[in-house]
Amino acid sequence: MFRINKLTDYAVVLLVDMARSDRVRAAHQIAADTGVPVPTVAKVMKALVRSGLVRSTRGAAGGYLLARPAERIAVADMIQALEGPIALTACVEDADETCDRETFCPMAGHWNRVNAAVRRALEGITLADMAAEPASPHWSTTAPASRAAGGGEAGERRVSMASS
Amino acid sequence: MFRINKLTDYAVVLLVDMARSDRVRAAHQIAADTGVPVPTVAKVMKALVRSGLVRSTRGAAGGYLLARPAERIAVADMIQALEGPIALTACVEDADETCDRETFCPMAGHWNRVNAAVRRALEGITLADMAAEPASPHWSTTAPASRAAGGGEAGERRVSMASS
DNA sequence: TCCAATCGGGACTGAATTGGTCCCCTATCG
DNA sequence: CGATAGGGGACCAATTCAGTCCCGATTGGA
Ligand code: SF4
Ligand code: SF4
Repeated sequence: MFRINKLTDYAVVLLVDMARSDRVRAAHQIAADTGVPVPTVAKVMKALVRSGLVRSTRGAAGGYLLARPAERIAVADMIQALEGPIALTACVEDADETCDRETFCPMAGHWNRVNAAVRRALEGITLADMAAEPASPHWSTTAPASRAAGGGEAGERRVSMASS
Repeated sequence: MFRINKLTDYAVVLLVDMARSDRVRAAHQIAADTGVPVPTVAKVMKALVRSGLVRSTRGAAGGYLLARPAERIAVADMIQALEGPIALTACVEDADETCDRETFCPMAGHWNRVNAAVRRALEGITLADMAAEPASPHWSTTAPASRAAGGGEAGERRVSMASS
């Protein structure tokens, strides 16, 4: 059903929680704070640390903290942290697998384009956006009629240009 | 790894093949023509017919044919045909499941936004685009640096505005 | 100097999903 | 009427996923 992994989902939940209160907190604390079971939090955090989205401190009084401001963490980053490179199919450029059909498949590299479009969409939304308090209950799913409106909206875009 | 179903992949392959030669062809013929195993083709076609992307003719000399011009079939349609509504998470508006955490989840409806962005990207590419002969090998996957470039590109857009 | 608190890496298992195959019924053409 | 197609759905093997657990490494503080 074109679903992201549940673990990835949790990752985002945790990240959002971290973005809202940037204090160093231990895994079990974050767990208690979000309702996500402890072992799962631990597992997710490991992945997040490994991919550099979260900074960890070991030893007593240790814990986790976002590695960079929420505005600079895109949804794409979170997904990639948990699921590896975004690759809709095996024949897409940066997939680490290959399809045996790849040589004579009638659609050559056309998936790359789709893949790129999706990734771009995912790069346009940041953790900051996800962590924002409701406010405008505006993002209905049912096409906002803006489709093909020629407008400048590009798969969402926002503060993300807070360059380094 | 944020992968679409293999069956969905096949669906697109078959659709592309159909788009290129719009003759009524039987499943086994399409199979032979694309290299996809017959039973799989059959299965995929059923789904495509059920969701109205493909028209079928039964009886001898029967077969399949695109239900509408390739320009009016978006990648999103193909995915939805095989995998049901596009719903990145269970809490997204048009998911047919629900997450028990949904009530007190810190991120309320924020996934809707991501979901919408992805869907929009997927709606902006049509079967015609996928079926096009190579020509411009231009859609590299490695981020086009355009991120936050304020440009007008919106997850691809094209002929798709051929309204209903 | 130790102890207790934390993270890090990875193995392991049960459950769920997916991919692929098959069978039988219905429809249509010649 | 018979051969050729599709339609619906059951079915099973294989893979993937989610969730848990364990043990070693690190560090602050008693
Ligand atoms: S090469 Fe063809 S069959 Fe293989 S993953 Fe790409 S599109 Fe799918
Ligand atoms: S409600 Fe929260 S936990 Fe449930 S699917 Fe949505 S984001 Fe994930």
